[in-house]
Amino acid sequence: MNENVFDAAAIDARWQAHWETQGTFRTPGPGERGFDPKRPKYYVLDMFPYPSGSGLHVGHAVGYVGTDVVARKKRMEGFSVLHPMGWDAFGLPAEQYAIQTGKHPRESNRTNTDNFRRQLKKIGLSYDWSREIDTSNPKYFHWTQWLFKRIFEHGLAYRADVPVWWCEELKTVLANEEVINGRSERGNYPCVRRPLKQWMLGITKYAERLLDDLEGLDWPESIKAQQREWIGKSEGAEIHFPIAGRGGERLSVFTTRPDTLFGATFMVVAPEHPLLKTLPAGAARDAVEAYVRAASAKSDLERTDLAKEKSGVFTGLYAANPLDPRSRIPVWVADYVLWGYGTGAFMSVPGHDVRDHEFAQKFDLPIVEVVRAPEASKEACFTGEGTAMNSSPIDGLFTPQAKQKIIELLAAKQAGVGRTTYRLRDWLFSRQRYWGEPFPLLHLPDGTTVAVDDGDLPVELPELADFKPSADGSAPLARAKDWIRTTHKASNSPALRDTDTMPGWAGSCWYWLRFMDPHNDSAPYSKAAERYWGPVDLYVGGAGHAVMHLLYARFWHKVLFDLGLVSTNEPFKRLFNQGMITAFAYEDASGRLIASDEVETKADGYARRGSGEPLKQIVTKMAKSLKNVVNPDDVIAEHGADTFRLYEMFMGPLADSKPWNTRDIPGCRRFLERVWRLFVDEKNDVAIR
RNA sequence: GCCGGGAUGGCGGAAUGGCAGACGCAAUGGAUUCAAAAUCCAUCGCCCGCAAGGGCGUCGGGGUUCAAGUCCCCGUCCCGGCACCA
Repeated sequence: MNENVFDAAAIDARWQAHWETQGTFRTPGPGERGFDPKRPKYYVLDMFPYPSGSGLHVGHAVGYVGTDVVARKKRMEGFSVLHPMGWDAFGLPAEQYAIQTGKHPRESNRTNTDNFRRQLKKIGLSYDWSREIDTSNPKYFHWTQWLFKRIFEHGLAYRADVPVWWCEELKTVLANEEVINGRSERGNYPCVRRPLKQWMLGITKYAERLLDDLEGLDWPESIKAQQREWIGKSEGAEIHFPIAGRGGERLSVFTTRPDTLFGATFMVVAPEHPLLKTLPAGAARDAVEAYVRAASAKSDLERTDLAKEKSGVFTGLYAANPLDPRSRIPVWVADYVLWGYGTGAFMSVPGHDVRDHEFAQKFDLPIVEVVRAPEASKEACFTGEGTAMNSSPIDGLFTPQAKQKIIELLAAKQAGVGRTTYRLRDWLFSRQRYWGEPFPLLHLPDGTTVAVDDGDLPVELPELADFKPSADGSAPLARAKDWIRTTHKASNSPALRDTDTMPGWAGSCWYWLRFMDPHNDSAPYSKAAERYWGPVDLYVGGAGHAVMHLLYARFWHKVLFDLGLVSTNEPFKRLFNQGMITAFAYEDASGRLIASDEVETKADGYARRGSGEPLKQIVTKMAKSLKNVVNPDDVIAEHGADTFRLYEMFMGPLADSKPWNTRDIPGCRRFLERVWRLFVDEKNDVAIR
């Protein structure tokens, strides 16, 4: 037995034990022994994981290894490096897993976090484990509730009876961001709109700042673009059209092109528009009612199918251009108008809007040209900027000036005003589920709602025999009768606790702050720690969080900034998205996917084991069903942590998606062995040359 | 349709405007071995050539520059996001 050979397992064991006993990666912060305020700081953070039951896979690890390389380099350069890890343990994924396994979420969470921690330590990542946090631990959510209280007291949390997304399968309401094409982001279950009284957070008040402050961030352009898109700012005007024969009643629309007012040859309202409930009896009303019924039966997906032919019916009503009172503009209803954006109604300008043009052609409505294109344009419908025409008060003006002038003319007649709209909606913040932070709120007999005293935080979850969601959609916490009934000390009044819980996102809205001072019992974190460590210098995670987590986190951070609780107005200076680790998969001639254990490699390609049927190699997400999921434990057991880490970094640019190729790993191992032999003579018993 | 990002050997990929193809995989030749595996060494963009050497090469077409994979313009294709948002 030659002791000088490269023995990965021995190297891992020796160094990992050394780091543990020496506390090598412990990083003192302000107020702690060994803290040196003169050293520059560097905060490098991973998006902390949901500790799922299936454990850590190589795709998590690629980002963690990347940040670890940066953390180690910065330490060597003399920085005081904050590099922590923890668990985003509340929320639907953790709860769904607990339900599947029949275990209490707290238990399965403990099992899962133990497993994740063990796996991360095996990789030899240089985290300061003394800072580990768990969002489902009362010591942590104490401060999530405390921060929510500040937001509540600041007037940004309110309860409203609004149409919200309800997911029958998950038995809870979901935020707009969590519903994609009418299906839940988690689990892909169908969702329906339902009016329900829910807690909302006033994120729309921050829309402008969330948009503007993207400018100064060192973030991938694609993420900034997605946030801009989601906020969806459009500038234009709200215009009020008097409705013929209705006294002073007016139909309000939003438009980004007030300059095309004189080209509006018809108006369209959404099927949900209240105007439709006031139609006089007659053929038009019958037709409208039939149309509205048909529209409400359609799913959101059917309604927004772009390829679909436009449909609509005339309401029998006429409106007038407020700047041309003699005009008669027919009002239609059509399901291409979205209720919930702008005013749910708009003026149609078929000369300069392709959708309106299509509608006008189908229903033979007049098309008037009111913008002259700067150059001869062959387009049937010119949508760009040009010179106003056929619009007497603004003829000859170029689009921006024409918009300005129209808004002035409308304002003078109190018939319109410049307005900015956003697609961003307020954030639906309550869930009818068990595994989340209870709201620290009390409902008093007089109908008011007050916050639990700071001294009574945290409000812990009641122990329930059955934590599963209720079949009728009521919150599981409503079943904890003893827990609900309590007393509001300040008013010495009986009170009922709120029975909703916060969404899974709540814990991740401030966790980077808790890492700065994770054991503080008197505050979420000390001001000194926040001033020294903030903001996060480098934040690394998947692009899947482009909108939700990153938008919510920025929102909370800005609120905390306004409340004087943080010293920076953005939490993450630099953001980096690691690419997805994919895997090879195999498909037969019919395109059917074949699990990798049924595939054998031939000289000229791949074939199905047994039948010899030729197969094509393709790249897919790792999937249990395809048997191509790679567990870091296996790679480390065979080659050691260094080979594993080297391969993760070696596969290609961290930002790219790339397939895991087990065949390439020995190459990294050999490379390390060659490096080893530069210093260690394996043949002779000489340790260092 | 709009927005964002790409395209370099057989493959994954490397290259502050300064020797294109680092490093790894695969392949080929050799060493070692009774033999094989493993390991080690060498070769490895394409074309002509026994060789020395020469020519051509970073999606296609133009341009800037002493010098372009890299910068600018036009185009093709691929990936990601959004999408009837008035």
